[in-house]
Amino acid sequence: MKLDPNSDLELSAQIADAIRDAIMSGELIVDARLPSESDLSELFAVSRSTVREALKRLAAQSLIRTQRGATGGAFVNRLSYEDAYAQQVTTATLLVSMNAVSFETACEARYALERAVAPLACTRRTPDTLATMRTEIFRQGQPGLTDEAFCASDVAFHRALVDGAGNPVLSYQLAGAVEAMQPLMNMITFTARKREAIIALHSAIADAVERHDAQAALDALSALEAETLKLARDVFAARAARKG
Amino acid sequence: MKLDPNSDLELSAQIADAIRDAIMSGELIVDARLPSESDLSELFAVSRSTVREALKRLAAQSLIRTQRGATGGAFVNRLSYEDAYAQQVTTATLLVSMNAVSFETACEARYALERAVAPLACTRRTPDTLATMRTEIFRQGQPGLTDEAFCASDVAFHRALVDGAGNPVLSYQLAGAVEAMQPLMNMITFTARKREAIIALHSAIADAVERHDAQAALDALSALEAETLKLARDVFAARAARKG
DNA sequence: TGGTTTCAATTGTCTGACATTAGGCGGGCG
DNA sequence: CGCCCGCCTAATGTCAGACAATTGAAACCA
Repeated sequence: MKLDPNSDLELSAQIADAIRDAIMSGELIVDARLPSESDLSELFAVSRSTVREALKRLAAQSLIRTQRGATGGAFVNRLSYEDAYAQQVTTATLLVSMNAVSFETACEARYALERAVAPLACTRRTPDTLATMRTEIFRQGQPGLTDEAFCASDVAFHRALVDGAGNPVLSYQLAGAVEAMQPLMNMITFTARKREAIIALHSAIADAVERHDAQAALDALSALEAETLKLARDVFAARAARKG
Repeated sequence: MKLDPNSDLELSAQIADAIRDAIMSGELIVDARLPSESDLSELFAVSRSTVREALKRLAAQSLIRTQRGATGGAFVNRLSYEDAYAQQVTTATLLVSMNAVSFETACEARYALERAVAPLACTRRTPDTLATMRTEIFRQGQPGLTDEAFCASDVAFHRALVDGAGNPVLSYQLAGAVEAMQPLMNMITFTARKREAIIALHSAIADAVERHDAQAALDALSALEAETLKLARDVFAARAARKG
């Protein structure tokens, strides 16, 4: 692991890259202990501060964890689904909010992905999956629920559907798509009538999943996508009218 | 923005979280300049090193960029698709390699997601999409191609399909699924006969996309998934036999 | 006016110190 | 003998101060 003196990257970035490469290539395996900060600073011929900045970069990506004390140090972290999930949500949310992604584009992506997992969920759903879906549907029907709580329950419902597919890689991938939509959805006001329509479609999805009916699930999802789009367009149109 | 003195998190992590929250809540908008490191160290009542470690954490997630010089500083970065794409690939690759995700699981996820975008690609594909697909198919048929180059071309082919859907959010989401498979695919030896079968299916996909035939594209993708799975199983079985 | 120099602000890096933590070791004591 | 307590040590966490490098802007001069 050597540094390129011609690179215009900061030293801490170069060191982080070098260690990241070592991890991704398998040279450093999970739970392996990195040399101490002092050793690394000698190894790369830089100061300890620079090494520390490099390690913080890696820690921010959950690639390493650090532990204090005599037997402590920096260890290669096993990237958990939870960690990946959290990063995915952060990244997707910012990507959508900072790049003026249209509601249509985000919505299309989300439902396309959900339709991808629906058939699997219909095959593999557990009683637990169904119970969660039913619970969230019930919650969505409670009177006095705020729009934000309604959206949160909506996300929970869809997460249950995704997790029902029983494929952790898919769950991780879909996390971003589903959760990144939440800020956009939160801009919408859900009247009682609109909620009813959504709840009916949620029920249709739950029913389809329960009886292993993939086609019905796909149809209900497509209907929900159309409903969501219509809803958003109405809200945005009304807002534009009020402004103009 | 205040720190919680009761938290057991490191100060640099707390500061990074505080700034990240400010960015995600919209309090700090794109291209906004953060206070200088000295100002931040006063603001949070910590040393400059600690502030720097916090900023490096954010830089590692592409949330900020820094610039030296008189008018320099740390600026909120617009998260580009490229940045998000790169992070996504890193995370997905590590997730798969570190968690002993089976070939079956990864394969299932990848093809489920690809089937989600295929109908959109059939609708929106451009001449460019088709040209890239055909080019990669041609490349895959070249004699003397190494297994690695064959895999790389395979990835390029599938990326073209995904990008053909014309939805950048979907492209970003699928990046991880497609690219994370590459290390797994690289473990496979592709004989001439196996390559022929794959190339034929790629051609079937390209043809279907060209004539806007979503169903044919879905069928070809499913066939490709089955072929890939069979291929992997044969290789792993052969390896197990050689060992045992 | 236009080019050049100087300046000042800011990040990047280094050094050395001390604080904090936590496991290991050994000794004292029941 | 076994358990508990305190010391030691190695490591990370934090701090303070210094200097180097960079870069835009202001001041200056021809």
